[in-house]
Amino acid sequence: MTSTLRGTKKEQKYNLILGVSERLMREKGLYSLNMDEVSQASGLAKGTLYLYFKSKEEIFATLTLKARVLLLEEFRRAVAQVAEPVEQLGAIITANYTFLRHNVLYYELVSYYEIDERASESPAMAAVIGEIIDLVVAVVVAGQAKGTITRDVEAGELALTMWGMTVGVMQLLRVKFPQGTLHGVPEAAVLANYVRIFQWGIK
Amino acid sequence: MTSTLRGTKKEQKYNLILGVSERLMREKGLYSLNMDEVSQASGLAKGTLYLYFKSKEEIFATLTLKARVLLLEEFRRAVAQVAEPVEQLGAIITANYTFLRHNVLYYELVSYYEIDERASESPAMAAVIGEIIDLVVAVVVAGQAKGTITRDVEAGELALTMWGMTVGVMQLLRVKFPQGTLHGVPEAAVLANYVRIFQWGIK
Amino acid sequence: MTSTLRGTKKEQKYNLILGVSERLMREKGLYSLNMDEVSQASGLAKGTLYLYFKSKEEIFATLTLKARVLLLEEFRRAVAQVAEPVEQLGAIITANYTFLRHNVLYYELVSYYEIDERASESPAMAAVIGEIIDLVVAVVVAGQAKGTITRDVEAGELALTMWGMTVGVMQLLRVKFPQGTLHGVPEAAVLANYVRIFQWGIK
Amino acid sequence: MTSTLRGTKKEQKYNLILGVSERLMREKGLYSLNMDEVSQASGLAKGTLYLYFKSKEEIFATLTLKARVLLLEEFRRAVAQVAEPVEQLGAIITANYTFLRHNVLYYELVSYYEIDERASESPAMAAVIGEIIDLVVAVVVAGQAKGTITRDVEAGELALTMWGMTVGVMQLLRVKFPQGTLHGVPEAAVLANYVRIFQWGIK
DNA sequence: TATGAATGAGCGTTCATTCAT
DNA sequence: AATGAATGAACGCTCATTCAT
Repeated sequence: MTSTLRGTKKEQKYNLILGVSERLMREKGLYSLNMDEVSQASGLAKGTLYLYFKSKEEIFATLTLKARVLLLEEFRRAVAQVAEPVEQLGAIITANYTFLRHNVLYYELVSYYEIDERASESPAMAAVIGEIIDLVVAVVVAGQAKGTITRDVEAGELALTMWGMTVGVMQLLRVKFPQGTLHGVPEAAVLANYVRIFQWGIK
Repeated sequence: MTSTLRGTKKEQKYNLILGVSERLMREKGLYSLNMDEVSQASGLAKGTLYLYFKSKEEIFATLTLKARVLLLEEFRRAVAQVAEPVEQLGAIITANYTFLRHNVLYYELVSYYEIDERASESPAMAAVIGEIIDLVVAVVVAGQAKGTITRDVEAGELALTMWGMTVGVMQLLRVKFPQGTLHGVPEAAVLANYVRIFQWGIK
Repeated sequence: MTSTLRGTKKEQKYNLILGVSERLMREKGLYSLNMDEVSQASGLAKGTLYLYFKSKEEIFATLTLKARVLLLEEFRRAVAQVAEPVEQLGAIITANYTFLRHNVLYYELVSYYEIDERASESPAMAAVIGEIIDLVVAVVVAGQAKGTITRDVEAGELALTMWGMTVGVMQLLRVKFPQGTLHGVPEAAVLANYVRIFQWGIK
Repeated sequence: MTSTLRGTKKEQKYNLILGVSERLMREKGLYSLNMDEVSQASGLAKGTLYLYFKSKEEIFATLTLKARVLLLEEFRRAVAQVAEPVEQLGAIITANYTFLRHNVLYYELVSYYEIDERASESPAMAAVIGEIIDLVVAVVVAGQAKGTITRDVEAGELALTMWGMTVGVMQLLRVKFPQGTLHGVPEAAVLANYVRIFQWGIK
């Protein structure tokens, strides 16, 4: 949403399209979003959609950017809530999980761009991931300074590795624990295990 | 492949379809496989394909099963090569990485079913994952018996968690490190970090 | 039309599509042909059209090839009807005109590929023009041998030049003489002038 | 451009639209001109374009008129440069060719209206062709008076025929000689042949 | 005079699956 | 068992023109 849109009718329509797209994705799945339905559900002509988004892909990207920003905010909040770096990283993971469970669609969108090598990210989208990595790096550096996180691992590499591990675990929970358990294992146990292993592993 | 197929002409055709599909996927990407090309490249009529696979999805599933079986075998081999349970788990992760880099398509197929909750797995496919989990569980149990792996974590839960983490890291390497580095970080560093964190984390 | 089609049901449908396309082009103009109408008018599903022609362009090309072949045949017939080379060239021009007036659509198609540098010709299409040029070259060579056509001009170049001149005059007649006259000048006069100038010019 | 526009701001915008359209056509081809781009490139609102031109077609027509006027001027200049009527006609053909090679777009526009019977010409556009014809007629009449051009052909008919022939040859050169040669025949040869045949033919 | 948001019919093409033979 | 012709809904996107402001 560019600044020229703010507070205008244009902004309302821009948000309408985004909102309708989100709802349709939630109802019928990420991949079955189609412009005809967005047009119909929003009451806007098909051509009008293209005045606000230059392609269907751009709707995806915009929503994903929004999701990533929300996720970053959650991470910032999580970091602010505890003092100890190792705990902060744990809080980030927990925040990630909470986000996943409260915003399934948003997390699917985040995942989508982590998974599909064909989907190219915009600079803005990459920037948010950059900020997330920076946030984690700062926490890790602080922990290393305090001596509670091992200095054997370079902070940037650790942040990247953590991102991969975390996305993987979240995905497992999302896809394989649709009702919250798998083979009798509750998802909370998997999450707790992951946090524990990670926190011990970086000491 | 059912037992009635073994050694017959039917089996040959079944394998032909699979082989051709694999080749086409490799050449043009997972998602652009289409039945027309399979028909043409195999020399079989389009209708014939449906005598052997009831849908395109079933070809995907069959190939994925094959990929999972190969992955399981690699894991078995990895476990056999070292004695210490903690090292065995590290070997499994490394084997996973090697498999990814040597069998891009197979790993994409494995990932595909880890990602898309719509793609329902057959019992056979689930069984292989079960065997993988069982293998890891056995290693973990052995480690816990020897005291080299913490008893704080239940073995089954740990195996599942490890699966999630590992798939996540592999995905990161596959999607974001197309040329082997990201922001100057070599993928080997990420892999090594992951192994290190994991091994320390489960002590 | 490939030989595998001959006499089969496939051939009938192939010709049906061609026939319907021709009719629609005649009724609504060359440029407004669209696949929806072809589908509807032929009673075939849209997908079926693409079993016979891989694109709309291919329908154009096929019809144009047919038109060119017919034109070539007319030229052959024209050449056969008179003995003297200079007269034969005149007969070709006249045949061209008759063809234009009897097969407006076909001539439009021929023109289409003479005009639009974007429309790429198939080898088959180019071959027919090659044969037309060859035919004219043979006549010119014969005339030069007999001394009734000047030897100042190379036969191949003359054939090409004649093609350009003739197409231009036909176009003028087609586009600017819709009712057969322009500013009181009857098209027959223009045609006769052209023939006269051309025949005198090559002496 | 009506007289009420002259020297006003209106005139400036009118010319701006024309200039931008021309540039875009040159850059992206005649047929891909679209009003969105004209609006954007000119800095004028889309609706504004329609205050100056009642349709896209009118922009085409106006530019074509301009092209025809330029062509007429070239013809006048060509006629002025030599004295002998037969040479003057040759000079017109050569000027036509030079114009084609120096003003590809303008010549494409001229051709466009010679080709498409749907594109209806305005009186003004027809008038310029009329002047061109008149110019040629005057030359022919002069030649007939001097006895260097045959009196067998009526001057008006000859002018019209010449127009058709010339446009045809130019088209051939434009479309089929993109690099200046075809099958080893240089375009200069075709042009020279044409001039020669025409000049001999009218004697 | 000028704006620019909105329209919506229109288009060529794809492809998994079916079913009569 | 094998064929392969046929289906037809689905899709993302374009663009000249209009009209309320």
